[in-house]
Amino acid sequence: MPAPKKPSNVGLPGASELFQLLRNGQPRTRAELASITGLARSTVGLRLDALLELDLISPIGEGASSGGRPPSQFALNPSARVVVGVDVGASHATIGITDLSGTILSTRRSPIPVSDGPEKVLGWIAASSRELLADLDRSARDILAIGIGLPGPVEHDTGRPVNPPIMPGWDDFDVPGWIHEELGVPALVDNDVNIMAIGEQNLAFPDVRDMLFVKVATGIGSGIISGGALQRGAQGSAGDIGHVRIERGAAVACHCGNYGCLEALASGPAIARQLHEVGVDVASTQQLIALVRQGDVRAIGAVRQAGRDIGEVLTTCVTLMNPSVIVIGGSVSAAGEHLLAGVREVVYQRSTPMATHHLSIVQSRAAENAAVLGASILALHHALSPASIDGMVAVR
Amino acid sequence: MPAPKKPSNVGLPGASELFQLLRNGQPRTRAELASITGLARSTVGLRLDALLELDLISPIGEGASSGGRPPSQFALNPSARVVVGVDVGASHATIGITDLSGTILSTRRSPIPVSDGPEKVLGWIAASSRELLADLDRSARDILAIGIGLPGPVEHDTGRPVNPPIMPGWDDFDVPGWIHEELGVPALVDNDVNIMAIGEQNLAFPDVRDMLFVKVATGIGSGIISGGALQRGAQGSAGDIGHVRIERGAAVACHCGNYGCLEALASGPAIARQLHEVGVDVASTQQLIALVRQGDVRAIGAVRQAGRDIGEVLTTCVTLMNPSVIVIGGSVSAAGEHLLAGVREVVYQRSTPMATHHLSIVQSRAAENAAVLGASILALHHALSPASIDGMVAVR
DNA sequence: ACGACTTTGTTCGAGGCGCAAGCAAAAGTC
DNA sequence: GACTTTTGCTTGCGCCTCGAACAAAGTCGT
Repeated sequence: MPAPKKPSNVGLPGASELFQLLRNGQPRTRAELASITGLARSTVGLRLDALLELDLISPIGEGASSGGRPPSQFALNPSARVVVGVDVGASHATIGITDLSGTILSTRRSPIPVSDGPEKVLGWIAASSRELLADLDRSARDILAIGIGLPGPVEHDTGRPVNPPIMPGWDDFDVPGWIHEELGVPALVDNDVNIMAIGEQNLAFPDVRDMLFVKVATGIGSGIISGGALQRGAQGSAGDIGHVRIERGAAVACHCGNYGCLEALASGPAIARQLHEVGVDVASTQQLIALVRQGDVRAIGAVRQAGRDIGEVLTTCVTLMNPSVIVIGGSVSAAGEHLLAGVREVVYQRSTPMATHHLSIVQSRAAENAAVLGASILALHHALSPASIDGMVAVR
Repeated sequence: MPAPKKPSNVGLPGASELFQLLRNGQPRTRAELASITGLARSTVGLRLDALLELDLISPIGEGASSGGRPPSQFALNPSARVVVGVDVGASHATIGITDLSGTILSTRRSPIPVSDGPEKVLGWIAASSRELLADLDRSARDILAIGIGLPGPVEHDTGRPVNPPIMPGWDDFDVPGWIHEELGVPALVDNDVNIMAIGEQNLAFPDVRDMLFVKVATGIGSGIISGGALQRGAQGSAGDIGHVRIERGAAVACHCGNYGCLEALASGPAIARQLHEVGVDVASTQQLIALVRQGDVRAIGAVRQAGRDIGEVLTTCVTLMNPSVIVIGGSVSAAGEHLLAGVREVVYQRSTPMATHHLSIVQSRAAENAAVLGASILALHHALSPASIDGMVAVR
C-alpha cells in the first residue's frame, strides 16, 4: 500500500521544530532561537513569521540589550486557543477549560454517574464545553483538542475502554469518534490515574523522568512515568496495584472476589469499614478525613496503617522501577501527612539503599486538579505536537 | 553557548531514513522503498547510491517480475562491518564478534575476575577483540562499536559504574573513554541483566513492547523493557529485584545484611545451600542443575519452590507494568521447566486476570548467548542510528 | 550631545535537495 | 517479434535554507 503523498511542500516544514522550543512558555529572542537550533537568523525570521501569522506565538516586549539593539522577545501565546480536560469519575465528572500553557480558565463539576453510559456522559461533556466557552466569550472552534480520563482501563491508541468493571455500556465504545462527530476536535482518552500522573508531573515535577503517582481514594491505582514517558503496559492496565495481595489482609474479602487485596485494606471505604468495626462512626471517606483532621487517634492510626500497607506494595515497585519521586494523591491523601508517614515508614525501611537514596515520597501538589490538568496536558501534548503544528502551518 | 554548526550540507541528509528500513535485513526493491517512504523514485536512487558507496547495503539479485523488468533487490550488507559484544561476569568474561545483522561470528570465554579491575578486564577485551578479528581475517578498523555488560549498576549515559558492590576499582571508571583511547571506537555500557533483556527481545520477541527478563543465577535481577524501550530508572538500578523481601525467608540472612531477600532464597547458591542443609550434597549451581536433570526429587522440589518465591515478587511486577512476556533466564533456568512451573503457578494464581490474560511466561531462548547478543545489539543500535549513519554519509 | 560600535532585523542571490517528467533498457506477454 | 510493463537514470524546476549585505535601533565613550 503506498504511503500518503506529502502535501507537496506548502508552508514551512521546520516551523514546528522552532515552536517546540517555545512551548514551555519561556520567552526567547531570535538570536537565542538561532543559537539553539543552529539555523540561520534569516531562517528563524521566516519561521517566526509563519508562527506569528497562526497566532500561536506573540511578541512579548523587548529583552535586555547587551550593548547593541535590544532584541524583541517571543513567547507562546497561551490564549490563542484552548483545550478541554475532563475527569470522569464513578459518580461525578469534572470538566475544565485550559489555555495553551495549561492554566485552568474555568471548571465545572456535576454529579453524573459514569454508569449512565457514554452518550449521556459525553453529551454532558460536549454541552458543558460549549457553555463554559461561551462564558469565556470564546467559540467551540477555539478548542484544539479534548483530553478525557475514565475510571477504568482504556486502550489509549484507540481511545476505547476495555472491559471496564464499573462502566456499563462503555466497553469498546469509540469515544474519540463520538467526540469528533459532535465537536469536530480530536479526543485523547486515558485511564484516570494516568492523567493524574501526567498532571502532577507537569505541574510539580517537569524534570523528573521516573515517577510513580499513587491515587488512594475509593480504589487504589497508580500511574507510571518511566524514562519520561507514561507507561501503559501491554493491555493498558499497568499500574493497577489495587489488587496486589498483602499479608495483613489474608482474611479480608475484596469486591473483586479475591482475598487480601491492597484495595480491600487501604482504600477510603476500607479504612472507614475497619474503623466502623471497632466502633468508630464513619461511613464515608469524607467523614474519615474530617475525623483525622479533628485529631481522632483511632482514625489517624488507621490511615497510617493504610499507608504502611500501601508502602508494602510500593517497596517492590520502587525496587523494580527505581523512580526518583513517588506522589501520593487521591481523596484519602487529603488527610495530611499521616498516610504519607505510613508509606515512608515502610518504603524507606524495606527497600534497598540504592533505590531509596534519591527517592522523595511526597503529597500531590495538584491535588483535586490533577486529573483535569493531566487531561488538558494530554490534549495539549497531542495538539501542539510537531505533526499537528506542521499541519496547521501547511493549511495556513 | 552556540550549538555546533551543521556540517554545511555534505552528503545526502535523508539517506539514514532509508537505511532504517533496510536495517532488519529484509531485501527491498527500489519501488518498495519509494512506496514506503513516499519519496520519488529518483530520490530513492540517489540515496541508495550513497549507501551502496558506503558498502552498508548491497544488491541481492533480482526480485520477481510482475510483468515488466524485474527489479533488483537491496539489503543490509551484514558483513560490511562488525560490532563487539562483551559480557563481564563476576568470575568470567565472554566476548563475541557479531556482524551487522546481529549474527555471532565468533566468541571467546575466559576466567577473568571482574575484581581484577577495569584496566585488566578492558585490556583483555581490547586484546581479544583484535585476536578474534584477526582470526576472521578482519581488522580492528572494521569495528563499529562495542557493547559491554557489567555485573553491577551502570549509568548508561556516561558508561560509568555507580557504587558497584562486587567490582572493586570500577566505581565511576570511564569505560567508554578507556575503550575509545585504546580501540578508537565508541563503547556502550550497561548492566548485564539489561543487555540480556535486549538480547532476548531482539532474538525471540522483536515485536513485544513490554517484557520482563529475569535472570536467576548467582544473584537475581531483571531487565525491564516497557513501551518498547529499556527502562533503567532514575539511578540505573531499575529491575534489581534480588533484594525484595518475601515472607518465607523472614529468618534467612542475605549477604546484603538484610533478612528475607529473594536472592537469599531463590538464587542458585541459595537453593544449593538449602538442599545441603537437608543432607543433599550440592555445592554449586552446576551440581544443582545436574541433580535436577538426573531427576532428583528433592532438587526438583527446591527449584520449583524457588520458582514460587520468584513468582511471588513477579506477581507485583506483572500488576505494575503489565508486560506481555516474562522471560526466565540465567544459569538456574537451565534446569528445565521446573523453575518456570513454580513461577507460573504463583503468578497465574495471584495476579489479576486482566494482567495475566495475554501474559506468557517462558524460558530464555537466547540462553547463554543472551548477554553477548544483547551487548552487540546495544552497540548496533547506537552505530546504526540515524545520527551515526548521517555522520558516515557526510564524510563519505 | 554626538559619533563609533554593537547587535538586531530584513532582503536578496546562490546553492542544495527533492520532485516530476522524460527516456532508454530489460524483461514479460501475446 | 512487437507491444506492454517496470525499472533505472538524467534533466529541468521549485522550494527551502544559508550567508552576505544592508538598514535600524540601541549602548558606550568622549
